[in-house]
Amino acid sequence: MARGFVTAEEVAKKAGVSRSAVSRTFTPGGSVSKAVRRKVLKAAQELGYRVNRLAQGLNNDRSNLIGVVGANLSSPFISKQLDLLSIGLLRRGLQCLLLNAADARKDIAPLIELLFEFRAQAIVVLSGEPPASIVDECIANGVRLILINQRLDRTDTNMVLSDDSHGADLAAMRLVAAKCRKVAVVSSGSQTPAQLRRAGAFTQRMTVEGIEVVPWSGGPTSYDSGYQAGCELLADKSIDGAFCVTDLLALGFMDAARLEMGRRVPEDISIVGFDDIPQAGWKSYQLTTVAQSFDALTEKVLTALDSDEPETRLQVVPVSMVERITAR
Amino acid sequence: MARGFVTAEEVAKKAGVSRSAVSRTFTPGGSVSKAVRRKVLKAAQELGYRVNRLAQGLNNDRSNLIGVVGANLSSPFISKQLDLLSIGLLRRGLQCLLLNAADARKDIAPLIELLFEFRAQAIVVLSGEPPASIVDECIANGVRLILINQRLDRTDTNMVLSDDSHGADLAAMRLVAAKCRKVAVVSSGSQTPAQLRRAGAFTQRMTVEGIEVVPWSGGPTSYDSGYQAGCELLADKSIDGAFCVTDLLALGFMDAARLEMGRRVPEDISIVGFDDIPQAGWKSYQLTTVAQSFDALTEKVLTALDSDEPETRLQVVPVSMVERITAR
DNA sequence: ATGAAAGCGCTAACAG
DNA sequence: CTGTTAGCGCTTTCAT
Repeated sequence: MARGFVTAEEVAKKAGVSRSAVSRTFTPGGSVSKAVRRKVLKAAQELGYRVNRLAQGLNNDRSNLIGVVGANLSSPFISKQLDLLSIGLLRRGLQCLLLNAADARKDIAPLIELLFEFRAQAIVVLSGEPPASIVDECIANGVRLILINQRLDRTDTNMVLSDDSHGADLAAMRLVAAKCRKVAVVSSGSQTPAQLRRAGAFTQRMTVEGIEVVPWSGGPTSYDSGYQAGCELLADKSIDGAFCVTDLLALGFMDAARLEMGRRVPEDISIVGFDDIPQAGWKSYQLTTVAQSFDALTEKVLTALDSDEPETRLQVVPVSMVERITAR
Repeated sequence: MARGFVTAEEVAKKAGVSRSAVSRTFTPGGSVSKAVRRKVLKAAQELGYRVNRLAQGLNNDRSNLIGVVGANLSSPFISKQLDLLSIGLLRRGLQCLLLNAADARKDIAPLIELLFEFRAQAIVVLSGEPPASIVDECIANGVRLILINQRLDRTDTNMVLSDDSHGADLAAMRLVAAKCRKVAVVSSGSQTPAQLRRAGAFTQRMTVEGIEVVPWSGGPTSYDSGYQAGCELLADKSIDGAFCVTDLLALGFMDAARLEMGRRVPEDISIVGFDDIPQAGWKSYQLTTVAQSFDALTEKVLTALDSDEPETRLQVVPVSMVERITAR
């Protein structure tokens, strides 16, 4: 072998036992005598033996690999999610095979197919919507698929998502309480389902309340897009409230309002965001926002990994309003 | 088999060819006739066959897996790095096995050992310092080890790091140019080597320039630590400059200065950071900072993956001063 | 408790 | 070009 890893065979020889004795020593619950175990452990130690998980997995058809696909890994929201998820997986003895889709919309299907080839036991999709054919293939191959903040219209997939519409409702009510008359709702140009749900529910509620809403969307989901939205929207002096479907957008919007368009926040305009990313709490912003619970989201994903209850398919995680200072 | 993946054997039977014909069809450069190839492809398609990379790797002793270990994955700096790295790996046909060390200092060794078990071809360490014994084991097993922003005193490992001392020097010179008399240098309590180098080089330079420096360190590398540093340090009215070894610290420090301690930036105090994370460019901050080149860093890591040149072992990536508005 | 032997899914060397 | 054969490193019956 080119690469120099020691095999169980070599350990067996050195320890003067059979190859299966070695295997048993490293298998939890394998029946080996103290004496043999000790010899094996000693030899393994000296040789620097490491079990080959690939071979192990090949044998009992479980790779221990959990595929994670996502895009935009450096955004505060996704990276936080990934952080918690990868820690949680490791804690459960699972490994995280991370595939980064440069473009969420297009690249996701081939990545999932790649994960099949690695025999991932389960696949977690952080962002992007897998096509139906792929979902079918997951089912067919017994690979559990877990979608985050993505609602597909089928009952055979695991989905865990924040309660977007309720969150949007909270945001709406908050702006009503702030006595806004005309509010902007800003989302990015990449209309993800979650963003659509938020904007939709918000608009609907505001309409019921008889408050005029002016929609804006454009660019990627970023600070800059929010900034641009602010610059464009606030040319209209009568807008006195804004719901940004993402904190990142809200932060950009807020800076545009204060620093570019001469508005005071919240005196002249009330701003509410969604997500509660760390930056929303920074002293320069103190954004009032609808918080997703990262911990709860992650927890649900982790449990969805093994639980087989059908009623567990769709998990809606509650959101909550974080009152800071950007809404009157 | 419990899990329902189709094997090459089944495809072969269905296509009426030998099992190796199937293998060859899926091996780039395998010699198969058009006719056979077509039959195989058709059968594979209908059956939903996927090559088993685990078995493939077992055979030719290459897993295609690149281990990536890091901590603090949700910090802007690390997440950006991971984002670029994972994209780059994928583009090169490599997979990214991500292991998140909840605690950078303690957990890193076991994670690398785990990576051995998965026969990772190479290991990239985003944060944390692997113990010498582990490094030795990498060498022994022919696993390439690549350390980011970590300088070990050995010539048999790949290290790619930003030019911290030059960067610190730039920061120092900038504060000299701002005519500062007494400057703070703030770092986190987790004294990483990179932070140590920056603070050290800065202090040394300032000492040469005859400018008083007051060091501060504490807490994790976070916005909050920076904020706390600001609150504590700026009780001293005579401090008129600060070098924060990390942008995150700088942003917190800046907020403390302006919003808590009544200082104007840069009129009363000049602030310089290090890293150039996205938030440093946000309109509310516009932090003057020493930029690491994420792209260059990633590029070097990627090339270190295959290149075998010994002179490529230690790669120092240049940094540059990004002039914004927080230094006079 | 232990060893021998079969097999996981795949590739590669070897004949034909 | 194609099939047969022999492994890759491991786990797991099956005897002993």
